Amino acid sequence: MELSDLQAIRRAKVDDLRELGIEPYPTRTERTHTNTDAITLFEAEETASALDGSGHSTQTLSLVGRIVSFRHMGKSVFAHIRDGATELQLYIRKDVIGEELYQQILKLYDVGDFVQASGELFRTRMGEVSLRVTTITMLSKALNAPPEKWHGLTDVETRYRQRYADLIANDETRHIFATRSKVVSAIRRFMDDHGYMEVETPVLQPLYGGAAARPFTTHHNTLDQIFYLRIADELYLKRLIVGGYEKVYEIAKDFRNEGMDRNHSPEFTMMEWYEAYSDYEQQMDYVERLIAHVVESVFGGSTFEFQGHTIDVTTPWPRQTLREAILERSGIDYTEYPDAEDLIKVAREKGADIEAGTVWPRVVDELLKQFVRPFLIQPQFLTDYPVELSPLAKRKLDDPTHVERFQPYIGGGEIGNSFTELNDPMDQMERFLEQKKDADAGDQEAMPIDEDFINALMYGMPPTGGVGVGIDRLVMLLTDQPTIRDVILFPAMRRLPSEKTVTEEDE
RNA sequence: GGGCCUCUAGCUCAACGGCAGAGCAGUUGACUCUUAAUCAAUUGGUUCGGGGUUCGAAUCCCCGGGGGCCCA
Repeated sequence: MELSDLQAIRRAKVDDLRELGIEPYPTRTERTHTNTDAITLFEAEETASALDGSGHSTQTLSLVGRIVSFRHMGKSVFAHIRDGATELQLYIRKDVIGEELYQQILKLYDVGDFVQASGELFRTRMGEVSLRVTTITMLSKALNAPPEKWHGLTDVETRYRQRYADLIANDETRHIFATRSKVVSAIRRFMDDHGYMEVETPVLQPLYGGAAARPFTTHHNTLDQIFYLRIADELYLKRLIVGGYEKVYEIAKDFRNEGMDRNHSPEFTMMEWYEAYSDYEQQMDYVERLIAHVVESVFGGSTFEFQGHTIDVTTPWPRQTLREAILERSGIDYTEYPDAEDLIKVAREKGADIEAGTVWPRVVDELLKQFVRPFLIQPQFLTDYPVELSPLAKRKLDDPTHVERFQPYIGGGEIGNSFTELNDPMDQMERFLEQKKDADAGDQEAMPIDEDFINALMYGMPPTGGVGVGIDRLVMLLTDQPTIRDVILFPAMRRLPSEKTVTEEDE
C-alpha cells in the first residue's frame, strides 16, 4: 500500500516514538473519568467551593480522547480531546510537563491521535473548563489526517463509503445514528414491557415469502442448494404462533433485490410482531401507542420536525378506509372498476401515470401512491385493502373483497403494514395460487407457494394480529433525513474498480 | 433503464482553450490563556481512466468508471 506524503510523515512519527522507547499503540488505558463526568465533577467542586487556592480541582484526573484541535503558542499548547460524548480542552505548559515531553508533543502529536492526559481541572480566563496537563501519553497514533476542521467532510460518496471519516468529521452524522439507536432501544423496551418475546428466524431460506419483492439468491456449497435471503420475517413468525407462543417479535435485516433510491436500500431493517387472539383493530391501538412512546423517549414530547412540518403523534390517530381515501382525493371508487383496463383508463383521466398492462391490484396501489400518500403528513391510518393486494390477510366479515389490513402513514410515507392474519389454510392455499397466476402473468414480485407454511397453518393458528414496521423509514422520519442512506451506517454501494478481483467475472 | 449534474492536493474549493492555484492540514521558525489562535517562510498534483480535436486541454468532443438528483 502506497502512503501519501501526509501519511508517510505520520508513519515516520511512529518510528520516532518507538526510538524514544514509547509504544505508539499501547495495550492499556488508564482513565479515571469520562470527559462528561470530569466537567460535572469540576462544576460540583466549584459550587461547593472545594477548589484549591488557584482555582484548580484538588484531585488528579486521567482523561482520554482523540485530539480534535491543536493550538501551539510558544511555550504552551491548547488542544481539545473528544471522547465518545464530549470535547474537553487540554492546557499544556512547557514548565509543567518539562522540556522533553513538550518537544515530543510538538513534534510527534497530531490532530487525530488518541491520547491519555492527566492533570487538574480549572477554568480558563475565557471560562472553559480545561485540564492543566501534568503528563500525557499516546494511546493510538493516527496515520490519516482527519477531514478539514471547518468544512468537514461533505462529499456524499466519501461519507457513505468511509462512514468512519464522516463520523469523525460531522456531529450531525453521529447524532443521527445515536438517535437511531435510541429509537430501536425504545421499541425493544416497549415490546418487552408488553410481554413480547424477541425471536430470531432464518435469514437463509429455502423459499422466500411474506412480501411482494424479488429476493437475493445464494448457494450453499455442502448442501449444493439454493438459498434465498429473506424478504420478510412474516411466515416464520406465524409458524411460531402456530407453535403456541402468543406474542413474538423480531427486529432484523431483510433483503430485497430491487432498485435503490432514497426510500429503498437492498438491505434494510424490518421489525415485525405477531399477537395471538388479536386483530388489526387492536394492533392499530398498539401501533399508535408504540410510536408515541418512541417519540416521547427520543424527544421528550409528542412532536418532532420533519421536512418543515411539525408532526404530532398524539393518540388517537385518524382512520380512514383506503377506498374512501382514494375516492376523496382522486374521485375514483376503484370498486366500480373491477377490470384492470377500465381502472387504468379512469385513473389516467384523473392524471395518474400508469403503465399499460399493469395488473389490477398494482393499479390500486398506484392510485394510493399518486393521489393519497404524499398528502398524509400527520399520522393517519388507512384501512381495509382489496384482497388482491394482500395475499396474507384475513377477509373482512362484511365484505369478502377486502381484507382487515391497515398501514400507518406519517410524513407522506407509510411506516408499516398490518393485518388480521389469514389462518384458514385452504384460503391461504388459494391466495398462493392466485399469486402464482400473477407470477405467470409476469409479476416478478408475486409470492411463491410455500407448502410448509400451509402445513403449519393446518395445525391451527389462533386468530392473530400482525404488524411490520420499517425501522429505516421510521428513523428517517425521526431524524428528518430525506434519504435512507443517511440513516444506514454502511449503505450498499457499487464496488469501486480497484475492488474488483481478477477471479471475479463481470457480466 | 432514460435525462441532467458532478469528480482538481489529505479535506473544502478556485481556475472554464494559454505557466494548475487558495484556505485548512503538513513542514520550518516566532509567540506561556488559545479556541477557525496569530505571524513569517515552505512542501505537496496520473485535474476519475482511455482516446480524439488543437500550436496548446483540468477546460472542447467521444468512450468508459464512481457518485448525486429527477424520471421510469
